[in-house]
Amino acid sequence: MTRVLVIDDEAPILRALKINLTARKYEVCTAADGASGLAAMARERPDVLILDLGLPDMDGTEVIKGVRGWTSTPIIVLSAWGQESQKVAALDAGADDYVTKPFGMDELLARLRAAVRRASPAPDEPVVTTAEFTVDLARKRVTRGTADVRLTPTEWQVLEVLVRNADRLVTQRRLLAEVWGPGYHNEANYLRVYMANLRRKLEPDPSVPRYLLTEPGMGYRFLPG
Amino acid sequence: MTRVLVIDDEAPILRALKINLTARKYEVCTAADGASGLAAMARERPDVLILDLGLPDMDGTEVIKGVRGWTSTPIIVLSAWGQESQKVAALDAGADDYVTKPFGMDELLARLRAAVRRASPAPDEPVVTTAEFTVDLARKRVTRGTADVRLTPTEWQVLEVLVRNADRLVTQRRLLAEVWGPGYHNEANYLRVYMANLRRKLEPDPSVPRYLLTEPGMGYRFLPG
DNA sequence: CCGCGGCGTTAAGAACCCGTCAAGATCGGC
DNA sequence: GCCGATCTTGACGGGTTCTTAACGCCGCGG
Repeated sequence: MTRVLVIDDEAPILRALKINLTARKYEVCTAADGASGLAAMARERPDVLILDLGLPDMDGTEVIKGVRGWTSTPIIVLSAWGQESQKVAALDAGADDYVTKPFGMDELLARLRAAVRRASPAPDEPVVTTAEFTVDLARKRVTRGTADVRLTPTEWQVLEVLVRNADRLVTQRRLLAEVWGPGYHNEANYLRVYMANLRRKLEPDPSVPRYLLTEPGMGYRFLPG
Repeated sequence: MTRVLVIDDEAPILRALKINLTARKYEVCTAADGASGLAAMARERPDVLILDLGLPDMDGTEVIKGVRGWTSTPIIVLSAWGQESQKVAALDAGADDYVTKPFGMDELLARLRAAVRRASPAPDEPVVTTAEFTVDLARKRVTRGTADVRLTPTEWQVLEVLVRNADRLVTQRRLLAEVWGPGYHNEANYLRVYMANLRRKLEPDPSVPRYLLTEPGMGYRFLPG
């Protein structure tokens, strides 16, 4: 089920969106200003963000930049009929689409579908194999030899980020942001624990990692083959 | 350079777009109807498609479906003020964005940038090679001959600044500011230590630098090739 | 000939990072 | 409401990295 976060300070619009989206089988959560919106973004991890630019506490482009600082989740901007320059600024700040009020609900839903469609499908190579184990991104399964390996949700998230960036170095900052959310930049502790768990479950010799490497001071790297 | 294909049957709009896009350093090609548009799409392989729905020979959604059959190139649809249902149909057929005429050129350009940005999530970072070693900025990796070279975080940061400014002189002031932060302008000591480390790890003869050169009194310079 | 400033080299202690373990705290299913 | 699984948090030892200072070399100008 697709999860949508709506940030808007006008109660009627908020309510209308919530009703319509829920009826269309979206999971909706809401926030009424920029600050709590950014917090909700980190907490809820929606698949799409619908953002009204006319917020009481922050400039809309600031919210966009705040979100774009750590995730590429699609952003659809709503705004009152108005300045062309605002559109340009929002889009260049990293928004994906821009809808002018008043808007038709059908149009918004169509743009929402388009945004989700663009964001989700990356069925390039859902299966990554090493000599020791196999990771199936689509099925969220890890196989080692003949048997399945049981991973906890957090273990899986960490592994997924590393595998999707195979061969590249992933900084601790980025790992923490993608798995736990921004604001956990200092909890490098978590990474040590979960890397240890993953190595125990996946490495032939956990004390001498061959696939899940540490780059001291920088981050971690998954090495296939 | 980004390549754009515009499919539109109204000569004035076609001309206006061509002039504006060319001025913005896009490479533009055009087609005046659906059939030749699809042909141009296959022949020219543009990075973005701008498609007017009011074509004489085909329904717009048919063109979209024709394109979507074999490529996920971003599609921005133009259309006369009109039916909401047309928007929905176009977006659901696979269009990425929808702009209603009359539109502001600035807005269209911003939406164009947004579409291109989304489509190319891999801003390829260069790989710099010398006869002795290879620096891969994206993977944060240095290879010498067949083996990887292990760099500490600070060593990597210094090398990265130099490589990103290959062939150019980088002042000590700037190196210190970018790696250690401003306020370290006087700690030229650090540079000597880390340049020595890098040379020991990368140069064939560390005492006679060939790639990491000192410009006495000024700074350092990385010389590829 | 000598002093001086910039540079390269080296070494040692301090600071930091990582892997490991284990004890709460929390969550979710029954 | 109970119980197991999972997540958070703190502490420790061993290793690495950073910082800092001292020393020697070289070219230059006095």
